[in-house]
Amino acid sequence: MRTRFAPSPTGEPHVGNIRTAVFAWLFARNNNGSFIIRVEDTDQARSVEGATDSILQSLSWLGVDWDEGPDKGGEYGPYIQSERQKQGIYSKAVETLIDSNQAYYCSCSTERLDKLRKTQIKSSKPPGYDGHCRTKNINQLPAELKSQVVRFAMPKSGVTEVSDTIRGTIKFENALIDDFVILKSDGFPTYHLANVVDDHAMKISHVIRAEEWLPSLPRHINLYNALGFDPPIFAHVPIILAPDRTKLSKRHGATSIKEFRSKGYLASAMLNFLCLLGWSLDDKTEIFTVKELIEFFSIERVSKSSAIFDNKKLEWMNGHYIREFEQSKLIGNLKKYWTDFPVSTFDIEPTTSKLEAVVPLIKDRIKTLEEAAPMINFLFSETLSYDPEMLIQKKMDYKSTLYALNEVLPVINEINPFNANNIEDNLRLLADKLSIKPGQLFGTLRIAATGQRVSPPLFESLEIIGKDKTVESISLAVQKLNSHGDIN
RNA sequence: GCUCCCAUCGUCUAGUGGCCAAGGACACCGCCCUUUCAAGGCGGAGAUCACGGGUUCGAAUCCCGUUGGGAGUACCA
Repeated sequence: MRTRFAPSPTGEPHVGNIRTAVFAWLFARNNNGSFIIRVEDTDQARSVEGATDSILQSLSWLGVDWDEGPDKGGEYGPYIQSERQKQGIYSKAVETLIDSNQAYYCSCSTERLDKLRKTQIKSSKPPGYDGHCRTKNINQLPAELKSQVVRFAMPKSGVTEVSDTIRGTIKFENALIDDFVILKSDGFPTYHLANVVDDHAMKISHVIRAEEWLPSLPRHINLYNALGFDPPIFAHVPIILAPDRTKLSKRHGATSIKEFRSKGYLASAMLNFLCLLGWSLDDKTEIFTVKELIEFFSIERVSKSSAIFDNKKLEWMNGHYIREFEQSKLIGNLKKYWTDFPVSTFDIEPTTSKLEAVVPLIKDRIKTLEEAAPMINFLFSETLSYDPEMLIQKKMDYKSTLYALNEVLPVINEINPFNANNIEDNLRLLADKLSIKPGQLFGTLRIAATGQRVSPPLFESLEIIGKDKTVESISLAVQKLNSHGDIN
């Protein structure tokens, strides 16, 4: 059992493509088969430098591994079509087809083709090549017009019947399919030819690809037949839609794996979420480890209909994974994330010991790795910047706030040991003494110590900040408030 | 236009003729917990299973049609 992922290196891999790759990979792993990566770069103009690396990186990041591919070779290499083209793999197939009258040279100009298409559309006929060169003897053509492109001679009648693992039997009327190009004038094969030749050469047993290929399936089947190959088993998985119900694309915001990674999504959550888009095990399970995905995945349980990419659910799932993470693993992930995507506001290196103290306070509060830094900025930034006005809580004023702050200072100084419990006890006592609500006092202190309205739990945070630094920032708050008061 | 695919709460889905006056999850709303924000707990609202015909004792599940959506229609993949 051998499956493949055949991306074309045209840019950052898109979640839809990756999801298809993941399905093919899971299917192979579930069946103890091989997963192969083949780069389809037969469109010279659209090939982008470095795109193959991005695709491979995104896959590895997710935990997808492959047995044969452009970077590691294999028995059926090379795994890049432009290299296979140089070896004459495709032209050999073309020759076979021409020799058996199942393909022919076509010298029609783009102008003629355009004109043809226009008149067909105008007379509401399906656009397609009219077979103009099909019956021409190539030797009668002027030399300079020879060998422009090669077209496949589709059977003119009959029905091509194929069975798709997900969709069942599908029938196509041959007469409705035109003689498509298999070899371009630059000598490169088109996708149609290349994928058939290579899937056969690489002994791919199951072709798992996106639904958008379904309409060209009869072309491929006829190509297999013409070449005398046994076609593989096909499974066309549904495509992923954006919230506007059209094919997910760049204009819908983040769509590449790399973008999600930069936004602080976890590989495990991403993989889990992607699998649930179009596949399910039962009526309740939705959190899966990689091992479980491999164990439980089956192509028959892939749904037929396309799914909308729900960012909210991804967020929830990512948060779930963060909450379930082992402490050390979360810290490791955060550090790696900050190395890959540095935090500009950090000017103190987050040490493991500091992180071990603070991570338990934030793990229930973040949905992505990206959200961690702003939340604990007060620990790793030299200066807190906030509007002094924020120190003044509801039903408090400048004077009472200043008074409270000044009263806090000696209390804090007295707390020994300086731990969360002691801090809480003493501060509650103080609030009582000052006849203000605990929440009012805590709110002011929260701003003074963290510079944020929303922060991890106050007392635990103060403990981590330490007595000295706490006193320092409260004094600073007093100063800020004083100068602020002067202005008013 | 033509060809093909698809159709269950807003979203992802369970469901393969009786266990479904349709179950779970996200999102949403309320309550509890509470130093902020989360997390968590409890509860709620939300789907005449796109519509119309059949078949059947019985249909979300099978058949036909309609409508809607999507994809394809290139010397792109």
